[in-house]
Amino acid sequence: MPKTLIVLLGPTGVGKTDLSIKIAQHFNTVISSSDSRQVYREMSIGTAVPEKEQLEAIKHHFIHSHSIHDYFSSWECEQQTLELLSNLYIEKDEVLLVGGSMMYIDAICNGIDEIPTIDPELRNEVVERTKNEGVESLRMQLKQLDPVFYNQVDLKNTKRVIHAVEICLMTGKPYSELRTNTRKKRDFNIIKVGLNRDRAELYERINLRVDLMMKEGLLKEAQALFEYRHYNSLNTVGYKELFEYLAGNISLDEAVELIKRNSRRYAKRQLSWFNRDKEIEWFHPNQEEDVIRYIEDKIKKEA
RNA sequence: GGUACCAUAGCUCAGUUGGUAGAGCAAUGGACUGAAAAUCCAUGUGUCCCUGGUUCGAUUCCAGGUGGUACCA
Repeated sequence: MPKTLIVLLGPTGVGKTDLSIKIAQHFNTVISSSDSRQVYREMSIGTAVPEKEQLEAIKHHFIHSHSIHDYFSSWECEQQTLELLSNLYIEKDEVLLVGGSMMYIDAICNGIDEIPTIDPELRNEVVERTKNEGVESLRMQLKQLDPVFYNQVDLKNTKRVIHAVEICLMTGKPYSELRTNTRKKRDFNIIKVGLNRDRAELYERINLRVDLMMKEGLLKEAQALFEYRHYNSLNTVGYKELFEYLAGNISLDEAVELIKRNSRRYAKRQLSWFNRDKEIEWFHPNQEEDVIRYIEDKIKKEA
């Protein structure tokens, strides 16, 4: 029996969680999350983790499974999810992947190249040097270390330039040599279901959800994490804006408005990424039966 | 009811000594291979409230209307 990974994706706030429970129940299976922030157990309200009842109804993996103090990235996500899947497929024919983190989904479905994890000290050094000597100096270094990638990279995107330099220094090889851009073949079938709704409606939902998060105590949650605000995992919509408020830089009202705006922009970026993927079949979140029928047909065809 | 002021982008407003307009915010499109809820790039949005008048030409000046705000009754 061929194994199937059902991927349920879509922009933040579209309604993935509610539908995912129904799909998981229908296929009598479990959920593996591909959400880069819900993995952290220190964050709940601001990342819109599934409700307690939902977590009890269906077994979820990669929700609150890691700490903000751990290192977690697309690579870990790929490795750990694949390992989990190989275990789950002993018993199950279908597993449901749910989340909106574009690169995590991509890593699980297509894989990413093997590149060593950057030593934190090296990263710190490169970041500091960029601050002191300027981005141009870093660009020149990249040109020298890896002229091929220098010509490909968006030179204005400092983060990418830094990363490329780090990898060159770390491996002693040009970054471009490690970038094979090949799609890894998976031993399971993948069915991608995208959820979307009218833009105005999506934004309205996002705005309302932020107000709800504030009522549920997001500020308190952010307060507790304030001392770790420099962590990458806390460079997160819903938290970074409240850190600005807590630091006294903006008012609470401004922070809430910014959370709404940044969530909207995030949703837009997600759609921009997903729209490129022609394998995705799109549905409105209330088309529960259509989604299930589509998945079942697809499973039959590929069997 | 009277008087004054205002009416320009989704919002807040600027501006045109008369030649059909621009800022901020919001928004829109895109890129993306171990920091990705990150990071980066690009782009404007218009019956200038309506109807007349003056004028070669009115969003701009004039009159009337409509709506809003303030004050007086």
